[in-house]
Amino acid sequence: MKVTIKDIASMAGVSTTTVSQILNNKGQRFSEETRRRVLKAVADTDYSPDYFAKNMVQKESKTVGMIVPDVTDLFFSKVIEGVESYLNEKDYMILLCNSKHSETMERKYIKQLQNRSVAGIILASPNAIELEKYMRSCPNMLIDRGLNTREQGNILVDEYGGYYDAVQYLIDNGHKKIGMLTNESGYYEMTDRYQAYYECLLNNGLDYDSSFIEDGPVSIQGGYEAATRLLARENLTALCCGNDQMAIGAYRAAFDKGLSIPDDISIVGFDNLEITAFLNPPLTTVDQPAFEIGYTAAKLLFRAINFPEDQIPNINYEANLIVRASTKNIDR
Amino acid sequence: MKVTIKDIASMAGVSTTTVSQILNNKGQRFSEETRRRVLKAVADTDYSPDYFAKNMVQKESKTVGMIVPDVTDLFFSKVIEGVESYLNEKDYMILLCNSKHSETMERKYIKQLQNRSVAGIILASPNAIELEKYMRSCPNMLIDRGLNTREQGNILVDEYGGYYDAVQYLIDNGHKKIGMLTNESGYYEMTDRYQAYYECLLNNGLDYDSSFIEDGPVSIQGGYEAATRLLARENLTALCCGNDQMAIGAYRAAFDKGLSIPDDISIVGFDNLEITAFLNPPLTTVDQPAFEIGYTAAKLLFRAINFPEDQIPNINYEANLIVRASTKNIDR
DNA sequence: CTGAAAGCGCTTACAG
DNA sequence: CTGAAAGCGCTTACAG
Repeated sequence: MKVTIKDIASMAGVSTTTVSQILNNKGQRFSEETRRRVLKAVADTDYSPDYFAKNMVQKESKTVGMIVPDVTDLFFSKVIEGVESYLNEKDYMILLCNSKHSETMERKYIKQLQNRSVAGIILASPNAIELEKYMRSCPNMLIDRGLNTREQGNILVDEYGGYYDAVQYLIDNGHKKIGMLTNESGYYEMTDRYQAYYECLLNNGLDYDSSFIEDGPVSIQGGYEAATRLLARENLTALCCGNDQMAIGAYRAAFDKGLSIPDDISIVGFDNLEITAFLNPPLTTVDQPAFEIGYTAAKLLFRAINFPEDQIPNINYEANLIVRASTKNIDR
Repeated sequence: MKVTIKDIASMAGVSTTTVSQILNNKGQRFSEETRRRVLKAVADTDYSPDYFAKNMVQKESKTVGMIVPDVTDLFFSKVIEGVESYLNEKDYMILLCNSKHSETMERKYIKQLQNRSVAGIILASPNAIELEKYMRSCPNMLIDRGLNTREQGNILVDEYGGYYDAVQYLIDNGHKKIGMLTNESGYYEMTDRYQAYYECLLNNGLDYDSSFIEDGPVSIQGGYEAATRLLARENLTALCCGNDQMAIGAYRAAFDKGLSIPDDISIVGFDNLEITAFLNPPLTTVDQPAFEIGYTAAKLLFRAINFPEDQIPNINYEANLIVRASTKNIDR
């Protein structure tokens, strides 16, 4: 049988009120003697207050929900690590939901999480959800998407700027036939990156050719397939990948076709996953501070929960081009 | 103000008992009319029973805790995906804990999870925790470790067999100077793999040389550093890595040293992460069904929770050698 | 077919 | 310095 506050009270010969007050460091000062007796009973029985009972009266679940499109995505797992890292310190726990990119599942999860009275929700979503409608009054934080920009509490990464720099870098290095791997279903990060690609070409007086674009799922396999199709069709000197995972797939596609990187083709990614520095050749990519993003989202959410009247700041991160060995100057 | 069962009751002009029974499909049959009125009130207010109140009386949290050494580890994130995938169907949610390989944190999490009355715990741990002591009566499942074998409910992967096959494969292909990257702190999976390496060498009449072994953290960076040290010291024809991540680091170490894979050195990993098929060259490794493991752990835990009297079976998975292009025959 | 009442394990005014 | 009692929002015998 689970030990309850009543057991402790009777063991210590006091009322439950006293036990509760002592355990929560509340109320008036108790005699050293009773405090000692209560603490001893607690220690002897390894008692801790029932979570549900406590919450029913206090309504402080110390739990946040986190919804990601894909737990196995290296970018998101890093974000999760950041969130967990901050929240753990605060004795919060996180209820993890894997939406598999599905908006239907996201809605289901949001509802389920709210049912469970989570203190807040962190949502990383590729979809343009009408949050106002689903989140009700639950404090929430949106990660890594400019889709549903709000008054405050936006965490934004300058993906446009970072990706633009990458494309400009290729152009500066003599590339003119530059392809891109992106995602048809409007995977949220891709929009800015695509824009950057498009505008950078135009600003440099290069033609934009839609046949230089290929769509695919945002994954290694997706990148592999998209790149395979694209490389079979076009003769490119450089390929911009929607993210690092797609770039990893593109590496394989290039090798399969007998192309050497960067001698025959330059490749750039986006995210700067740890692994990219170890690839052969190391990948030129754009750094996005995944851990930081998660950590900050958690921090701001915590603030929104505990200081509801506070204004939550907007956070902007830069995305910096990291030049490695997968790109080369072909000007000669 | 949150809407409660009382509100629904008065809106529908019935008692809370009636509302509760109807919502839970319990009790005697109610008149179509009252059922309709109740359901309408529920729909109108978007009411759902308070999670904490409900749990306090029913004690069915529908929540399991999951503790992993590292969320960003590709193997574990795949396991998490499997767990989530099964449990989601059952309307369970998972409280995710990232222990960072620390036993202290694991203990803290186990305690915290139990405080929250989770229905069960799935623990993937590199440490030999005295579970009996910490898990109390909470149903639990241990993942991917033969460390704390119990009467039942063990999920075991034949790592020894799979790794043995890998080493044998190298030997069959003429390799005699075979190194290994492992983990000093006794990372749990490593023990079996190390044993397999050791015994396979001996069984084939090869000398075991402790200077062919190098330790390091089980990560890309760790593999890189360990391999760098090892390759600087020894002249090997093949290198067995504790897992795929270390192998990825070892690739880089080999390239840095100007070695070509597999011409100058053969490399094998363990796990068969999706990415390994895309590496350059594709990695020869041993397949471990990460998603399956998670899915099965969740399934068995669910069973242990809901049918406590059931005997939970032991599950054994094979680990199969996947030969790709990072290894080569040097017999000629 | 439906309701009044007890109880789950806490915390929190309030009183002394 | 300490306790009796109400209340959080449900569910569940029990009674009718």
